[in-house]
Amino acid sequence: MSTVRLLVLGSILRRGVSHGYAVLRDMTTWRVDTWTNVKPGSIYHALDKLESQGMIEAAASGAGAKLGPSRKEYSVTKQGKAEFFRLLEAALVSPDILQFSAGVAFMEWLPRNEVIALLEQRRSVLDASLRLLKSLPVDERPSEPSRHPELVGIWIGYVESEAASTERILANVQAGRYDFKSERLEAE
Amino acid sequence: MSTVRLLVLGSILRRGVSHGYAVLRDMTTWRVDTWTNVKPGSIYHALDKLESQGMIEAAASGAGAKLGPSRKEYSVTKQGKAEFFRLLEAALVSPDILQFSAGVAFMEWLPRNEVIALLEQRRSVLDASLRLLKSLPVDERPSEPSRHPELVGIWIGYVESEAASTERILANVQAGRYDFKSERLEAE
DNA sequence: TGTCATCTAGTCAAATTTGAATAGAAAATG
DNA sequence: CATTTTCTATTCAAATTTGACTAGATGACA
Repeated sequence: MSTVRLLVLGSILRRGVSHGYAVLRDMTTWRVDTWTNVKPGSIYHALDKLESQGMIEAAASGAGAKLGPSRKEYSVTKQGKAEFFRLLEAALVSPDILQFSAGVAFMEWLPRNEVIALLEQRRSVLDASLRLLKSLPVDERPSEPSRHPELVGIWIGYVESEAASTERILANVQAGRYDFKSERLEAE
Repeated sequence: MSTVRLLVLGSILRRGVSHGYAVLRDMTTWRVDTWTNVKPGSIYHALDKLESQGMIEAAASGAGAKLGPSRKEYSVTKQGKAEFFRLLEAALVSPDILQFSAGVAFMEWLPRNEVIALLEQRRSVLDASLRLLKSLPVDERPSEPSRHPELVGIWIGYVESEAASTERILANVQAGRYDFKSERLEAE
């Protein structure tokens, strides 16, 4: 759920004012559907919930030239922006690839230094998890699934791959790559 | 959901006759909770559903020495066993690491040859997905998340790691490792 | 022998996700 | 210009998951 919330808040933030269908379109054009499953229902549910929590609010309906059925436009409140950053920070530390992906999608909204710190933290979470997995006893002829070498191997492979991705991104961010919001010279 | 169904059916099958709490214990001792989230509610829900679909049935209650509150014992029906194999085959081909893990946990229930064929199929599914990911255009300064090199990189890393796991397991299974049910000389 | 902790077993409301359906407006077609 | 298709936008019931709670036995120990 927190992944959907992050994506929805991020999508609205980028556009300033937005509505459910536009969020849905973003998810499709961003190919988020490759890695997460964001069906219409989830998005509209997230919007309702975020609104009821005061994270977003119905936008001053001035409304830009619409062409179709009527829509509900929202903008992110101060509270919602805080929630966005909370979720973003959590995502960048999460060992879960889905959550992490959503975090990476919006990492440029945070200051570069903070991203570096979060990625280092993720790396150490993954390292700990790797140590645990490698300490697990396995049997060639396992009496239970938990001792199956291939099952443990799958998860070691996954965690190692996540660790490598984290390392790679960390290096690129440290090398000054990417266009972080806080470093951008706004024209105007 | 199909992951939970597969795990529940597999757990009951191994024990012959079983009940919700025992399934829950299996999930814990198998450390399935490391990779899936199988809360009590999901298991009992799956049991109810499986029963209503005729996949499992309340076992002849003769009931082995119980020591605690009363329980509902189930055994897997012929239909349920067919469902188990259907889910198992699907799991071994699935690119999803959670589903696949559940499949590997029970792969010895299938004949070795079939497992080999399924793993080869998974490998080709992953290869196709890798080709697609590698063909995606990326931008150093991406206008949208879908063109973010790191986002694409994360998923390439994941799929490559899954492909490597599949390859490794395939090699070991082909090399004659593991104790497949159909090759077992039953004593008796 | 009472009561406190722990293990066994399961239930339930609330939250969330899924999948399919609904419906208005514009564009295409004959 | 009537009709069908397509695009915009959302709704809703049903399925599933979550998280917290209920409750019966057994054992420990004072």
